[in-house]
Order: sequence, then C-alpha cells, then structure tokens
Amino acid sequence: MTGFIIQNPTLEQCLKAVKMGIGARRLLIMLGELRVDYFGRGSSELDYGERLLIVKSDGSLLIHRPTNVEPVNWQPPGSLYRAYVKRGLLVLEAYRKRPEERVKVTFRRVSLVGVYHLKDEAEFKLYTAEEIMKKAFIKRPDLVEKGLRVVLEEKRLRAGLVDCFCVDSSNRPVVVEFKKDRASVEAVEQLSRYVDELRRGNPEVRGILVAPSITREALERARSLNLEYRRLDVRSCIRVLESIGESVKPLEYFEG
Amino acid sequence: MTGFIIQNPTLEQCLKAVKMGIGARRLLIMLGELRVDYFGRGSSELDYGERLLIVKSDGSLLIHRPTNVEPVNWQPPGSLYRAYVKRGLLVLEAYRKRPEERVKVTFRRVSLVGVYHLKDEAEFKLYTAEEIMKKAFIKRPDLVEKGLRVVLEEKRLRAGLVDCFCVDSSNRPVVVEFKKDRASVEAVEQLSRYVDELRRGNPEVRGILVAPSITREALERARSLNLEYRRLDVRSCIRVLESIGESVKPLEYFEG
DNA sequence: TTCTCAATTTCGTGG
DNA sequence: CCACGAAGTTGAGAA
Repeated sequence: MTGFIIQNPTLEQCLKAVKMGIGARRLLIMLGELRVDYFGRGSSELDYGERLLIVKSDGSLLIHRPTNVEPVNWQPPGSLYRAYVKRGLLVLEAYRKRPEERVKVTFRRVSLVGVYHLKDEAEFKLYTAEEIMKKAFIKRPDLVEKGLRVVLEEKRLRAGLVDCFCVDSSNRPVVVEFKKDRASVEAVEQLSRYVDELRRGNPEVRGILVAPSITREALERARSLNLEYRRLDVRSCIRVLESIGESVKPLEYFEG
Repeated sequence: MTGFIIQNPTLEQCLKAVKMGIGARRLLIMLGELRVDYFGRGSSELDYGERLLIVKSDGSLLIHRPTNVEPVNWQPPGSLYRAYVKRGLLVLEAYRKRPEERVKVTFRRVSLVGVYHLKDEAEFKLYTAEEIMKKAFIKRPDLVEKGLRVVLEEKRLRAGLVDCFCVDSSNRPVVVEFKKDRASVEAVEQLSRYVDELRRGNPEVRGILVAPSITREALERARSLNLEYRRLDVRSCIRVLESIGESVKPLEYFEG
C-alpha cells in the first residue's frame, strides 16, 4: 500500500491532492467541514457539518456523517469529477449521466486529506439465508412436508421466478416459496401471483410459504387465498446441511 | 474537529487507538491489509486484501474495498466490539444481538489508524421524486384527469397509506397512487389492495396508477383488476411546480 | 440496454 | 418492539 496523508492542508495542497488522487484512480479520503447539495432522481440539501468523504478508485463517492451505515450522499462508480477553489472554499462536484445526477460538496475546512493505492484481489464469498434454506429443502423435502418431491429447483413464470416447483404425495403440483425472515403480506401476494398463474391451467395447484414465522395479517391473507404456511428456520437448515456434510459457512470460524 | 492519526502504527499503538476510539464513541478510520468473516443472517468470507475500515460513533462498522458504493461487510449501529492481538494479528470483532450476527476483521498489517471526533448537527433535507409528483398533482389534479378533485392528501387504510384520495367529475371516489419509476406488477398489487378495501363499501371506487411508464405485465394485471394507468413523469412535475413558484430544489444550485 | 427480483437490504414511521 | 413500505435504494442476472 502506497500513499500519503496531509493533516490540516492548505487549500492549494488539498486541491492538488484531490485532483491527483481522483485522476490517478486512487482512494481519496477527506475529513472536513462540508455541505452537500444533490439534484437528480431526487433532491437533497445538507448544511455544513464535520464529515468523512471518500472517493474510490472506480469513481464512487461516499459522504458519511458520524452515524449510520448508509452514506448521507453518494454517487455510483463511473462518476466524473470537477474540483476547484472558489471564494476560499474547496468544491468537489461528482457528475453522472443517465440518470443525470450531480453531487456538489463544498468544504469550509479540511482537517485531513489522504491518497492511497489499495491492492485487493480477493474473492468475496457469500451464502444467503434463502440459499441455505433452499439447499436444505432440496436435500430433504420432508423438512416442509412428507412425500414432497422436487421437480424443478426453479421455474420461470410470467409472474416471476418460483423458488421450487414440486409435486406432493397425491401428485398435486406444489409451488414452494422461501422467506428467511418472518413472512409478510407482500410474501403471500408474491406466492399468490405464482399460484394464480398455474391454477389457470390446473386449479389443484398448491402454494406453500416456508418461513421461520408469519405475521397475523399475512396468515389471514394466505388462508383467504387458499395458500399454506410451513414453519422452517435457517438455523435448522444449517444443522441439516452440516449433518449431511454440506459446507454452509467458512470453516474455522470464530475458533476463539 | 479533534483527533489524531498514526501512520504505520505498531500493533500495540493500534490496539490502544482502536479501544480508545470505539470506547469514546469517536470515528475510527483504519487502512490496512485485512480479512473478514461474517456469520449471521447470511454468511461470508473474504480473504486478505487492502481495505478501509470505519467504525462510527454510533457503533456502525463499515469495511470498504477499493471499488463500489456498498461496503463489502458491515454491522449496524449499536454493535458491540472486542479487539485483541493474537499471534501477531490484530483482531476486531463486531457483535450484534437480535438478529445475532458477528463480523470478525483480522488485520495482517495496518498502514493508518485515525481517531476523530466529528460534530455534525445539520438537518438532512430530501425531496423524493414521489413527493414532487404528489405536490404537483395536488396543485394541478388535471395533470392526471380533468375534473379530478383531491379530498385527502393521504388516507390510512388497513391495507396501507393511500397517496391521494380524490373524487372525479361524476363524484366517484378515486384512489391515486404515484410511482416515480416505471410501474411494476408490485405497484398494481399495492393499489389493488387499497381499492379492494374501499370497493367493499362502494363498488364504484376507481384506482389510478400514475407513473412515467408501466411494464407490460403490470398493465395487463391492472386491466384485469379494473384499475387505470395515467402517464406522468417527474420532470413535467418539476416544470409545473417551478412555473407556479414552488421550490423543488435547493436554491443557488450549480450556479457555476 | 432493459427488466425483474433479491438484499446480511437499511431506514423511517406508526401502532 | 413489531409491522409495513419507501429508497436518489444498489446490485446481479436474464431477456
């Protein structure tokens, strides 16, 4: 990792570092007192305050306040930049075309500016909860219902992509939809759209919503739409997969 | 803004700064070569690479790679921390209960550690595209249909919050729902839930989905549910509001 | 490019 | 604390 950092830089030092850092596609970090104006898909305004600004090597812009995971303002990769000094203020503009959007950052004071070149080639591996549930269900359909048989691991309908298409012990088609969290009315509606489409061809089609829990409203709506609910949580699925020797998480995790 | 920064710190300096920074609810910034393991709602693994780590004063954790707006790993506000040195490696663990989640960061090298106290009291003001559309519609309902009259700017139903409740020139009730982007099947379903609820009391109730465009499937579903669609885009709304002297964006914006 | 859906979504608001 | 819906959602994958 190569780079440099300047504490309490002059405006000129700062402007130079910013232009160099962004131009050379480095990571730019700035701490200072700044305001932000945004206009594009929406429109926002944020008066002066002390914040952290980051420009990444792909042109992403992030402005972080002292709290929250989400940046208060941002600009996606590929944004174009313009930096200048005007009336004693350092201005950084990030521009994006399609959709047309602009973020303008005005610094009243800069406490820190840093430019670094990061090397990061590692591959990010993620297992989502729904993947885990589905994987376990495919191995052991009886987790949801005895006699169930998986026909298709996914099925594309006009209404969307069905999680699992099965038949039950009486040969009735069954659409299975997984939710890792408590199932909401939205989830029931989604399953309903799939089942509706298939019931036009065969009114016998069943729909099962599989989730660790379900809201009262969602259960009511499911009943009125003749859909079913089965309880299943991610933790049980992990146990099942581990018991049959399937890896579901990075090994050697939290040994300490 | 008060704080300090250490370049190429020793492990001990680093550990001390980390504990102090997080303990005192400051902003902690670290640049170094690190790996990340996560387990909770999902599960992820990321081998060593050069990245930026941030812990905010509310306990949020962010780990950023050199590209993308989104952090590769994170932990929400209120997380609890544990830091220690083990076999020459600096480890930082962020823990969250409910849902139970852990992020473990292992540093092989630290190039920079900084601790700062930021003061940021400003209020963030955001105008969303839907707000702009609704505002324009309330001023000029004929943007959607001649003779329409707004009765309630919002109306709470069991099914949710209706954008606008109106009556048409024949005194039929009309539910209006705005979407800033191309309207999807989801949007139609949402409007359908509102209208269904009201049609139980009065089968004459109309539902109009207002959006810049609509998908083929959504339009079909709207027709089959006896709902209507009217084209309206945000840009026209902004023009309308500006023409009647309503502010829709921060003033003095991008004067240069 | 456009569309469709998932996300460790996050975030706010109302009950 | 739970439920629900919006977001400048972002991001990936398929048509």
